[in-house]
Amino acid sequence: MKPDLSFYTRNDVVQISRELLGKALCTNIDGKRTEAIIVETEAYAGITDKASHAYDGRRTKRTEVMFYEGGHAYIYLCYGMYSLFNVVTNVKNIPHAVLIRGAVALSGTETMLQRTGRKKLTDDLLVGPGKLSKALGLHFSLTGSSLFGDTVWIEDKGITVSPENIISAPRIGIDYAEEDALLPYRFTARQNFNEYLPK
DNA sequence: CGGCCGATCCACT
DNA sequence: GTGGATCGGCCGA
Repeated sequence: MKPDLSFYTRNDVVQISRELLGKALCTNIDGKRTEAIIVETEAYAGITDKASHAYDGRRTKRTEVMFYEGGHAYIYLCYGMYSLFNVVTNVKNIPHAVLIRGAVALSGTETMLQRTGRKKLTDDLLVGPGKLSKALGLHFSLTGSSLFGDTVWIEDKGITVSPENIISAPRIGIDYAEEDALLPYRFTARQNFNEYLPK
């Protein structure tokens, strides 16, 4: 089942980042259904976070989506070729977001392989935000989509990741963020999810 | 306008 | 470990 709106509108983006581990990111794009279990996330804590696109209240056509109410998709183009997918959190006008950095394939594996041009499923197929979006069909033109629609959404499959199985570390690729580059806002689930995966 | 650069990835050394 | 690909968005003039 999908988490309800109150899951996304909470004030604690770090806590939401941790709770997204083990949840399923699902898409229905170009007539293809895919599902993946989220295993790595990063929190971006709004206007006081130097690593965030919304730092210091920067509000542009691109970042406007971050100011939407929690429960929307913020997807932007990075390095001219990669779409990076984020879950918008907090209430309207508080631009918090969680970058989804890694997942493992749960269903629609053939579609993911086709989209990425790979021949065989490997553990790293969905590890890395650019690869993940490509495999799931998440193009940046889908930015602003509601996670309560039928294109992209989060599902709780009853998979739990306990706190002792969550590793926290500094975020990746944000050296420009000065002191905020050191914040431990990256979360990785270290358990394996084989028992939930198709055989 | 023009120039710079990025919440990345992969091939190559 | 390193550098090139590739282009929309952002900022300064």
